[in-house]
Amino acid sequence: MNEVGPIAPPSGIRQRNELAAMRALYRHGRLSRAELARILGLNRSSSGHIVAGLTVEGLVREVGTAEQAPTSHAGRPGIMLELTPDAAFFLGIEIGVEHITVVEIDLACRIVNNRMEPFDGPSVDVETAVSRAVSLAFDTLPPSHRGRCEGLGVAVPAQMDRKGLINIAPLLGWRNIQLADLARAAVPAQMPVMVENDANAFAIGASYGAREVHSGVTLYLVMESGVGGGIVVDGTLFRGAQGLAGEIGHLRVNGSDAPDRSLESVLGLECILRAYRAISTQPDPNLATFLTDVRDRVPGAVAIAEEWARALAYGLIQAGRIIDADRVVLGGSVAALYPLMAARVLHHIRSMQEESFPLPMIQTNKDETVGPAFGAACLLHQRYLSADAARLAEDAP
Amino acid sequence: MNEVGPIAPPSGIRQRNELAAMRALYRHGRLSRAELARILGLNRSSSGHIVAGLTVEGLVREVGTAEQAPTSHAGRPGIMLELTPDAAFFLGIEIGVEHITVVEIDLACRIVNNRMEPFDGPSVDVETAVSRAVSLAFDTLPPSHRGRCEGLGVAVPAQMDRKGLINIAPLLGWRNIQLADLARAAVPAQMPVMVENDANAFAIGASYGAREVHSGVTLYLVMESGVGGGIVVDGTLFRGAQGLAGEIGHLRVNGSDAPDRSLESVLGLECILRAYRAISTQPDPNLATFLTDVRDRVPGAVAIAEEWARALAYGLIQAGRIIDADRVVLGGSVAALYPLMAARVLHHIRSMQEESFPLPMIQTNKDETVGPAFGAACLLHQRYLSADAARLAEDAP
DNA sequence: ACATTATGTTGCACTACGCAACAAATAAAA
DNA sequence: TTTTATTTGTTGCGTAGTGCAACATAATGT
Repeated sequence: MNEVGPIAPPSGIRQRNELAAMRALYRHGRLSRAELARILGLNRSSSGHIVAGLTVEGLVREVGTAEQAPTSHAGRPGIMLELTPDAAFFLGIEIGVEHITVVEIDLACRIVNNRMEPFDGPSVDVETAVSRAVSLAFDTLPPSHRGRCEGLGVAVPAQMDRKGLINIAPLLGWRNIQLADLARAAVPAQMPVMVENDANAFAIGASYGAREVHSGVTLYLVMESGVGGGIVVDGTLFRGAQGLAGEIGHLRVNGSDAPDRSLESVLGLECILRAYRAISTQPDPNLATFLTDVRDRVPGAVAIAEEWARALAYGLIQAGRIIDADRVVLGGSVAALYPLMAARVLHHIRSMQEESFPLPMIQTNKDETVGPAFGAACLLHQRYLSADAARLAEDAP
Repeated sequence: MNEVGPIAPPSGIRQRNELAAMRALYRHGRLSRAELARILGLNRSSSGHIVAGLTVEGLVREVGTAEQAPTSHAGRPGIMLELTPDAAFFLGIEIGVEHITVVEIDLACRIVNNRMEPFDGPSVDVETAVSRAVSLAFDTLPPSHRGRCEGLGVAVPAQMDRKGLINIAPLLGWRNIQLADLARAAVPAQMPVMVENDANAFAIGASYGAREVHSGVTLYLVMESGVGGGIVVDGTLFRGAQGLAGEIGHLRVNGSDAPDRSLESVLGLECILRAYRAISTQPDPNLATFLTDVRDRVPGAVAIAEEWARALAYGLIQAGRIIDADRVVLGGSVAALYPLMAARVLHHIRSMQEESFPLPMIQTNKDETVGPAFGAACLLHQRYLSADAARLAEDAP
């Protein structure tokens, strides 16, 4: 309700405007002071002051005017500005069932380091899992970046509230755990720590990390062995009460055969491969051979894919009725099946829909680097550039 | 993404702080200057200046210090402030299939006038429907309020984008209509006009109008002949791309009998009454007699109610998987059935849920005055007290 | 009656922004 | 080539809003 909130000290105004300037620079990449002023709705002189402040802080730098040719203006060319990439770094961790993944991004939101390590999630208790993950992350962080690490994000397959209290993490066997506090305690330095559901982290990574601010509702699906989902509204993650918003995989589907299965059990990699192994003549049936078989119209594979397309259509329709998304982005390895089956999925959607409900735009995620760990890091990047972070900074002293 | 945005002129700060003060006064009802300062995070002196400004504008007034006894402070008692109720008025219209309803609220968000008129929606074209509705609204508005009417909201059973462009309104037979512009043209004076889906309007009315700012996700259901739904997140309406978010009534349900029916056709008043009339021995079977029959455990009625409870549980589970609500509020006449069937609904939810997903809190809406028309008016009240309105005011001159 | 506590008000300092003017640098026109 | 037009970045000044500290005010508790 208090969307904006009051603005206390004049210095707070400057801080907010500096953050707004940095957000604009993040989104647009490179801007001159004048362009920045226009985007922010400020006077050129104010823009200049703000940039001056950010420059002495080392957060923004001028970039050689060499490459501003495309702007065919008819006046003095502006000095392009950009975020100084190595002014701040953010760590993202994914604690999965089989792996721990670490990603380090810089202020430009580019990946500068990443690492993956096998991990047997269910057999490890929380404390050691967190300490292993955090120490792996800070081992990956180069010593020269230590002092400029401005946040740590942890993505976990769990439901949790906004304060990082995990209610339950079925795949890891965790229950009622204050993961955020646990992680904070394991971190060597003082820095913001956030915890997020892995599917949500993926969603924010695919959205925020790609610098795209689709104003509307986007449903991100991650289809691996399980099926997760996240919702992004106008560039902001919509968590839901327990971080489970968009978890389309747990939708109930009373399909043709057994009643009351979860959608995940039909859409997931496991289900596809099980059915495919039963009918395949390939020596080593796997997802890749399945995809080629579908492409080659091998009847058994096509039938499996058809079932998959029907289930996906069903899930998208149900989700569409409730969150009214105008865009769907498919990720995960199984997403590669979609381009082959797009026509069938759309056909099923149309035949199941009652009336002229608008179809969401359906895309597949191209950038393979995005994942929950990257998204978790993005969450802290976003927070660093948001006014809430400033609020907390005020509370501290 | 640009959640806050830059703050341009110093005078803009004052405006924002004045709005924040008014929001606080709306939420808390009565506050002293010092309390206001604490809530807003401002200095007492600033609070005093802001209040002074609002007082000369007539938006805020001091209320006799008679009634501040409960605050057992040990110092000088504060002078209580409140929004001047008749400083501004807002009109809300619901264009339904059978009625046109008009509600007028004041700055305190209290209903000061309302009116209802029969209407045969499908037989009337849009232009005349809008002009009839708008003139009914401005007839209801007392002449002395004319100059202080600060907004008009229109609730319609339709899907529309954020700018008031209706894609389709099946029940009224409208298609591709710029309803917001149409309404703006019909309004005698210049004022903000908003259009919203009726279920969404109901939801914001039940949430915002009740001054409750449940921080979390609430799903509002309106169960009449049709079933609509709206989602409110942290006190703000979540529309979705086409204003259809929360439209649980259109969920597909392949129930025990016919496959692929919409949930609405099972949960709605029509379905209940049709089934009830077929088995009832009452002379005039209607919803009231049905409810008493259910209370008296008349087997046929209980069976119908049981089916209803199952369908409701199914819908809530499906919706819960996608928006992850922590609260559900049931409205509309059929909601009266819920208290009788609460245990069964919860039972079904538990039996259909796979694991320990947290159950949302389920309530029935008590305040009978809230409805789409009231909610539409609330939408403009909210807008009047929001920073966006100020933005637009800046754009105008 | 006195101390204590909290409120509302006032004068002063600080700071951020807008405005206008100016120098700089480029493109288009003469 | 020179001139004009256009856009950019900078600087000095005025405006305005907030914070701070001090003070008068009005209650409670001893």
